[in-house]
Amino acid sequence: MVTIKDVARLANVSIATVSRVVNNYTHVRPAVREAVTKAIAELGYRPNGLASSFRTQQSNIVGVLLRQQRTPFSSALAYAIENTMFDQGYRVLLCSTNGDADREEAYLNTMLEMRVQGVIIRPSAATPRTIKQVNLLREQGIAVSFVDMKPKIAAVSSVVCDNFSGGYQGMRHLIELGHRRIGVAAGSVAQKGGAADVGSERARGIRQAAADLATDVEIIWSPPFDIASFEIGREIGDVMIRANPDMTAIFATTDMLAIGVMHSAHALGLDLPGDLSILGYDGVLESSVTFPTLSTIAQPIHEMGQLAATTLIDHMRGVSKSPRQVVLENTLIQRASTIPLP
Amino acid sequence: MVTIKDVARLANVSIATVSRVVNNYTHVRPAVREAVTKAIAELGYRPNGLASSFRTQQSNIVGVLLRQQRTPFSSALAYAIENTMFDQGYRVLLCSTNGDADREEAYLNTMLEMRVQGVIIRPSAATPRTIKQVNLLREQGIAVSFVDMKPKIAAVSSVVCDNFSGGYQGMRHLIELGHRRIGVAAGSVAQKGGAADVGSERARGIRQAAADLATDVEIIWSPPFDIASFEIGREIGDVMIRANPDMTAIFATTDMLAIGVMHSAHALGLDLPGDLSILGYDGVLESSVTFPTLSTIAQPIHEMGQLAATTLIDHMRGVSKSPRQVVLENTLIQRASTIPLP
DNA sequence: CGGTATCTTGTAAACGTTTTCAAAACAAGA
DNA sequence: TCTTGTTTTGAAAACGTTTACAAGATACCG
Repeated sequence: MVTIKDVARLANVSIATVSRVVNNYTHVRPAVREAVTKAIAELGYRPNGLASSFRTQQSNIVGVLLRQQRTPFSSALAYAIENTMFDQGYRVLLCSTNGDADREEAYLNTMLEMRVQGVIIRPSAATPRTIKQVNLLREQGIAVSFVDMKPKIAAVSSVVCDNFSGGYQGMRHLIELGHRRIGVAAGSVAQKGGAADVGSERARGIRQAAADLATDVEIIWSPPFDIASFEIGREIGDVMIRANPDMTAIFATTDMLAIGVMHSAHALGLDLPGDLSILGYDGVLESSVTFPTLSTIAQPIHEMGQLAATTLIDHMRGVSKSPRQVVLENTLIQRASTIPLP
Repeated sequence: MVTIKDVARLANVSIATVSRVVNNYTHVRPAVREAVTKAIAELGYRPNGLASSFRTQQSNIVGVLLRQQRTPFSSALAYAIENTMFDQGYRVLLCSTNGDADREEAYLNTMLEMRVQGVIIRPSAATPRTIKQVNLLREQGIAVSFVDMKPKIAAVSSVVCDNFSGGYQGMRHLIELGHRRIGVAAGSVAQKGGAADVGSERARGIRQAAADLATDVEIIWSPPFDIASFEIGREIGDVMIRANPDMTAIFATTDMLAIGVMHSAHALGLDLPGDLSILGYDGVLESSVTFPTLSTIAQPIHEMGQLAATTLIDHMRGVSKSPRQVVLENTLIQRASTIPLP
């Protein structure tokens, strides 16, 4: 493998000069610069990134820690982050934890050891273990930024959507359409309404809208569940629809859930949206793909990723030291699955 | 930052011994090992990965170069690769080129400089430029493995699906159901039938099945297009259905295309699957999510990723030098969107 | 031409590991 | 106790860069 020494020898200069040319510093005579460039081309020299990373202790790598990778939300997020990072010269180490705490720990360890310059985390949950790991990262001077979850640790940046407002908007939409008996498919955590996490914020918005906007709204909560998948949506929908024949709308807190609910409604012979309006949440790809097309509360996923990336970059470059907590707005996308009550 | 020297000092041994403990080599007295371990814990020492990578010239990173990241296919693939790599101690650098040749080049450059140990590529196309880059990688001793495309370069490993057989199976399925006027939605490249790429292989299988299995099959080719997206599917479907009222089935060479076609059929007032059977290709998430649920030729995406990863690992470890070209079978998943002709 | 300021270049140290080599310590057999 | 062989340890070199520092070259002024 050809090193900087070989180039120096061929160009008849010192290795320091070659280094200066490679990193195009100032203070190199044009003639010399050209000679070095020529030698580089001739030898096919390529700087050893392992060596320069080592010397500068800068890896130019950022870790992106996601709990899942297969969901459209996660991959859209990863894509947005990677794109933004690429343009700024950073490369992305993909770390999907799969919800496995051991694996999360292993990845955080790797990141610590390979001296990543920053980490973007969308955590499984803000467990004490995660918090500890994150603090460890920050002690080592590694910039950290959360996405889609506002951590309890004060001094760390985050980008989240206003899930309260999203829930509120969705509920308002259904209420304005005249619906009064409204099913809500929300996970088990959400319903308890304790922690300030994504699901329970949405649920809180939903409750609030119902309280604010009409006196006669009845919310029918789904049975609790853990994973917001298509299959769960189908089960939930089946149970709720059977038990509540007078329910006229269902607000599902995830698009995949909503699609599942749609399937169950179809299976039970309901006409959509005539017999039942359905509203989703997320705005992922599948939304536009159902019959009828799915109304949904869309999250600006790309913007989330982009902002998380630029925030992290600012921290890494020392441009901005103080944490920045960004809250983005969700927007209602009205399609064909929600209609006014006759 | 605490280094190996600090540990050595505290434990009263040389740095060589600490290194031996850290990498748990043999020939260290239990008592010494324990003392060192204690010192490591006490100081919170964490080996500097940048330094050891530099010293050994082993990054333990593999690059995964994908043309797109947002599609379910790509993200499922990336997920499978990352999972398998993780278990073997390798970390994954995510590189989505977005179909941009400059970006592909920039990423390949990065990988070369940071001395990744291997690269898995699902290229935009086997352009001469890509080929050149790949050869450059291999000259530097970096293992390369293709996925979802069999490269023309002889001596490189690949994992692909038998797209010919997939096309054949799909067509056979429709013919066996009694369909004779069958629309085929395939991209522009596919229809030319020249190169041995994914799309044209499928088209070849489709032609062959029609020729083999019935004398009276008429294939109605879609207008050419470049991107197999939902929107394109809707356009294509609209055109084809209007122009061919007697067509009884459409075979779309992508699930997203198929979903688009379904939408256009709905919009034109057709009853699915009564008036038109629709068959997809890929077996990605969305397949089970449509109304009616989509029959499709499923690719073993997870297995593809897994095999690509293990193949690459074998090459990196020198277990197997000779390239391995794996061909996997697609399987028909029959759901509700394809029915027999009455 | 001497002096000063600026630009250009080279020398050499440093980064934190791994690894080679040889020395030290120990064990066992005589 | 002295060999001989084995196990354990440390000293020091090496990996390929970057960079601080100093020295050499050049330009400009009076």
